[in-house]
Amino acid sequence: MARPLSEEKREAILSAATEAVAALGTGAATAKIAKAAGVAEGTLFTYFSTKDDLLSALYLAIKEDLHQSITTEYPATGDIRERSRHIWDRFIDWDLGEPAKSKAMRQLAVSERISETSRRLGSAPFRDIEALLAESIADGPLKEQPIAFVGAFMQSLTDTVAQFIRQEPGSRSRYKQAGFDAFWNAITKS
Amino acid sequence: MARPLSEEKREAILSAATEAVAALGTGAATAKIAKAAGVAEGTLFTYFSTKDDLLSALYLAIKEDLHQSITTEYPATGDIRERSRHIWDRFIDWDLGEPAKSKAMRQLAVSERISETSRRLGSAPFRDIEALLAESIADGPLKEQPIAFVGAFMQSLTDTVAQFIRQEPGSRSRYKQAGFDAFWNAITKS
Amino acid sequence: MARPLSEEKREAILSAATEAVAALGTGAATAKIAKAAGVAEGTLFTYFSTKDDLLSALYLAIKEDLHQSITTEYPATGDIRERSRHIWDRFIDWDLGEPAKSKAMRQLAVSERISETSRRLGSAPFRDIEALLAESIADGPLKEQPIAFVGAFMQSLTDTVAQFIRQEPGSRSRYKQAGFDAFWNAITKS
Amino acid sequence: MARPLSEEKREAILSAATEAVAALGTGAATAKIAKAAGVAEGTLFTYFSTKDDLLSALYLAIKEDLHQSITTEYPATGDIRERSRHIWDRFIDWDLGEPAKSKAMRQLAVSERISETSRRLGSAPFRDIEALLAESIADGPLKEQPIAFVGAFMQSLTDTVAQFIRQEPGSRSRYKQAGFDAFWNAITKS
DNA sequence: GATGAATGAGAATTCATTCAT
DNA sequence: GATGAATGAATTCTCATTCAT
Repeated sequence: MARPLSEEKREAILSAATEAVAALGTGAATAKIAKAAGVAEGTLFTYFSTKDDLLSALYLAIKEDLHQSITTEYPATGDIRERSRHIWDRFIDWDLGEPAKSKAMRQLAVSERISETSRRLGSAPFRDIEALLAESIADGPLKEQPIAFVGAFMQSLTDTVAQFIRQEPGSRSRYKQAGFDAFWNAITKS
Repeated sequence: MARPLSEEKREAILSAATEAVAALGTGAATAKIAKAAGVAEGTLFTYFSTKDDLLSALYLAIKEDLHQSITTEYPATGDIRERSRHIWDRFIDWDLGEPAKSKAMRQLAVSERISETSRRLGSAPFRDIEALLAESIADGPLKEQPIAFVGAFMQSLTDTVAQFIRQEPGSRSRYKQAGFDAFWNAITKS
Repeated sequence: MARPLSEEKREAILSAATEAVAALGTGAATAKIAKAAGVAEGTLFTYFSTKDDLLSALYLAIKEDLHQSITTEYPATGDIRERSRHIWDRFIDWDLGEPAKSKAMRQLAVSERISETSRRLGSAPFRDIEALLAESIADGPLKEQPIAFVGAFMQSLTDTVAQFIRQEPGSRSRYKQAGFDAFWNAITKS
Repeated sequence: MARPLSEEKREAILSAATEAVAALGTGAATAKIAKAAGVAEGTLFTYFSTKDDLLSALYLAIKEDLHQSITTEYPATGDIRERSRHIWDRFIDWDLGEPAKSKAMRQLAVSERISETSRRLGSAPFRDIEALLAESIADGPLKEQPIAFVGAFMQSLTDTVAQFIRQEPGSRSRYKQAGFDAFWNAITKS
């Protein structure tokens, strides 16, 4: 191979795609993405053979980024509640700190262009978080449900919290705290 | 008047749009929608002057349908928990009973093509449900939060529950029950 | 016949068409014209069976209006130069006084949609003006040419004069005078 | 560069547009123009980003062609009258020799789609011809008028002459001669 | 590998005309 | 006769993808 694919370009494309999808939905033109990434229209297709490919790769990349962001600096010590709260905060902080990524993710999550396979791949890393939650629900109303259900509960709630904070940034810690208390009640109270 | 606009046609278009948007996202072609509705391509535009107009009208129509479906046969008697449970069930039943509508709504909810005005109009009818929830949170962790926040919590959770039921239809009542217990804990436990 | 065609409506349509063609060219939509005329879209077609029909009728109506405007108050007395100057001024005054009509006429004059027949019909009334000019050219360089040629000379020059006056309204009389002197030289000097 | 824009294609498009606009007016379909030019419908838009762009470019190209055709082989020697006659003849010969271009120009000249900027750009090259005319009018009735006015006089008259020659081709030199004599009278006689 | 011109199948909309009311 | 909804062909422009350079 004369010249290997450049990791830098691949990332520039994914980054441009994030912004474009966040702003325009999955209908964003590949030409626009390529231009924003500083590569030629055709180059995009040597990195991602179709647009669906690009969208799937973007989906996975964002999911990974979210997961990484959540598990980084994960407190090994502390009781379950504290560790859960850490995760809870991280979800919300990522959403607020990465508005383009979270907006793009919301678009991709409902897109018909992401294959079931990609969806499964994308949620795989989150098993560890579910493992944490599994400990907490032992006495709660969700104890008989799959842990993925509990994970989904958490995600949908952090999404909602982030949405309200975005509209009312001054109440960030109040929403985070109240939301977490409610969530913790939800899964632990009997 | 030569021929009045036909309410029937308008509804056929909205109905065809529901299916199309559910299946293909907001990128669904107006020509396809018109054809499915049994009208000429041009006719669609005598009922909705632009595609964005159609999508906004669709958004409102689905929101209204959901609201109506939820509040119909609302039990005047019964304690708050029972009445809340009624609403909870209705949300989920509508989602499962109207898969095209709920899928289309998920697309429209993240679309850049629905104006802020339409969004406000669409959520207005749900104030009555929030009023109900307001009573329940008096002693819970969300008591200091806007009731809209509680309403959003409920909606995101019923969404999640419906999603799991769709994958595992046999466990419908189990998911509904467990989900509601969790939700009720969330907002009422101190 | 139950109800005869209304002359009033016919004229409202022609008037609306004048404005529309002046502003948008012959591509102006019949629906827009009908609306501006205060009649229904379909009504336009009971007065003019096709759009081309309407445009031809408009062409003739404007030509007639111009002709009438020019020959009204025509001075029976006075020498040829004075009478020619009268015509000259009238051409220019009409152009400036009826900007929509003159603009529409310029569009129609180059349109492929006006039949040769209509063109002939439209220029027929101007034979009387040519008759006047015929007297003046006896000693000039155009004496061997068809009088229609001289008439065309005059029209193209008054058009040009009006155009410059429109850009520089303060110099109206200067342009009219200088233009006429040049025109008179053109056809009379040997 | 992958493949440079082809000057050949650009010109094929402009040439096809000339024919189409001459025959059908500015309403000529871009698809038809592209086909006649031997390129794909989309290709037209890589050369001219909108139809208005194409029409403006066409306007400028034709104006330039006319100017070039007029000034080529311009006689450096000879008195003013002879040199003016050269220009006069060239105007008419171009009009007759390039029927599509001149017809298209007549359409574009009255089109609402050509910006004021393009019009200014298009007439700029003709300043040199006006300079020539400036010398001739010193003793004539137009001596106090802007030279652009004299230039416009000349153009409107050559237009008219060409129109008559087109209907009566056998009298070409007669019309040219008589027309020029009249024009020369117009601007030089006192 | 990188580039961007070329492609043609759609896409949303417009519009002259028809015809049921 | 008047109305305006209905029609579908035609229009301009977009876009994912290919491929010559």
